[in-house]
Amino acid sequence: MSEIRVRFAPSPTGKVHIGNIRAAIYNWLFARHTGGKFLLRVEDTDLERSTPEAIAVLFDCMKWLGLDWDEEVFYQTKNVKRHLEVVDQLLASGHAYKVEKTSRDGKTGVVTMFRMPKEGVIEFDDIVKGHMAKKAEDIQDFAIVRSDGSPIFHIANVVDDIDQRVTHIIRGDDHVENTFKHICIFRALGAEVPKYGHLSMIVNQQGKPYSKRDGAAFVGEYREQGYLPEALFNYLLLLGWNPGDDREVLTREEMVKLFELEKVHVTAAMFDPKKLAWMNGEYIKKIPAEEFRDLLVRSAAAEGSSSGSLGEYAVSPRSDLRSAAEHSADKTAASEGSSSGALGEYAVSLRSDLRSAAERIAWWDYLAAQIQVRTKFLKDIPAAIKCFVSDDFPFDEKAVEKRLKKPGVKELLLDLVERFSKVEDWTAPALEAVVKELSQGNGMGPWVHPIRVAVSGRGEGIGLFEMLQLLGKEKTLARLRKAAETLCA
RNA sequence: GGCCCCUUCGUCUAUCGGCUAGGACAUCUGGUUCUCAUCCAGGUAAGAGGAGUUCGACUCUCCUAGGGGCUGCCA
Repeated sequence: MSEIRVRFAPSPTGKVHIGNIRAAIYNWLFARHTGGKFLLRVEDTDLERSTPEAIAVLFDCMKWLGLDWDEEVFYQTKNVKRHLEVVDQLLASGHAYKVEKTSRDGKTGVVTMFRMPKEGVIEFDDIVKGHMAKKAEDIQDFAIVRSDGSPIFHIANVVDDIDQRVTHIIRGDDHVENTFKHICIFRALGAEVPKYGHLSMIVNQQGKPYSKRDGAAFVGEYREQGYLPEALFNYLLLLGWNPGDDREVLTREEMVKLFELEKVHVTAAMFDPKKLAWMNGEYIKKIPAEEFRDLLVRSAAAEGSSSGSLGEYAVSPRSDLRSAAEHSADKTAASEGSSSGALGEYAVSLRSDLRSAAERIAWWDYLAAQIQVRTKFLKDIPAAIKCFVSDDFPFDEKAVEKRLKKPGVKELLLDLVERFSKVEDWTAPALEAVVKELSQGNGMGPWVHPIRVAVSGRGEGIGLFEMLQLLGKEKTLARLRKAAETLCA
């Protein structure tokens, strides 16, 4: 029994489509589940588009999602000589012939055609779609070498699969028709025909293949928008497969253990950004507390620097995870490394009164705990923590209009400054007690909303009293005063 | 046009002839609450249509309709 070998064979274009990466995910899972090999073949024959940069983007996306491959990367361009040798073989055996043709754009030249059998039925058992059959007469001869002498996809693909000893070809649905042709090439060459599994497409609301016109269609975009690779991976996996019970959020180990190609669905699946967003929130909640805290610290540091910060930490600290197993190893390494230099010793720019490292870390932990449950996307973090790390935070105009530009608010804020300045024990419960007393059980809204906007610039965010505690007495009083004087009507 | 494939709530899906058709997302209602979230409780919502096989069909067969793919010197 020979080992299972599958491959992911994208042509690098500079962007990796989600449908394409889902094929990679299924291949990877199939290999890991069966203990086989997952190979990467770069079909870089389009010299115009297959630049080193485009290839780097491909590797990047795969690394980001933890799709590690076995053996060396196979570059299709390096195998052109072999492709042509095989074509000669086919020519000699009568399975191919040369003919003068005129292409669509009017160029005339001699191309090499593969000669299809003229009778019989070509059939195969697709692992996901079941038995497939097609009459040979329904398929026309097709070109395998261009008039400029370069091999065409069909022959290159088959020869590479033979050379890489691929046993299972798991690829997109759009290749089913090609499969009938490719099987004929394998046979003409006397090679063993691999097993096939064709994956349905990811479609938009109209049922058409999901494209960039329908939203974010490329892996890089999800990365930039602050999605966690685990969430994208998990969501894409669920789009056409499920473990057979009600579990949806799965660990990488569970996926590897439970994945079965036979259970992958035949029908096209509609991409639902809302469910992906939900899943991302689930994964964000699952980030270990210290890790999330360090994410905030890093984000704050990036905000401080002049460079565009988002891209920097959108590459989340977990981005270099390769497999679930390595993940935990990476995590400890990351937190050990990060607690020193990179995180600026957890400085809290607004709270110079926090002297010890322990105090500062506790401050960040408290903030992180409040932020974490409210975060759906990593990219929302900078705005959420801005008012805690800088005095230069933006004021939301609508919130200011609604909460501060009302008669009486100025007096209300100044009165609060009075009262808060008497508070010795600057903690959330103590502060809440002050406002509770003012409201006399009639709801704290009239006080809470103006305070929130005054100290944070926004109408939403973490609990108000927790917010004040984090800001500290000095900052809170200063901001309330400033808002009363400059922003109120 | 020809060939191939598909069809359960709005969406992703469970069901391998017994179904009061289950779950998740979304949505709605209520609770918690200082906002936004989280969390908790509950609701609305599905088997494309038609024949057949069967005691019984969402599950099997056929037809129709609808959808998708392919039909290149693209991959």
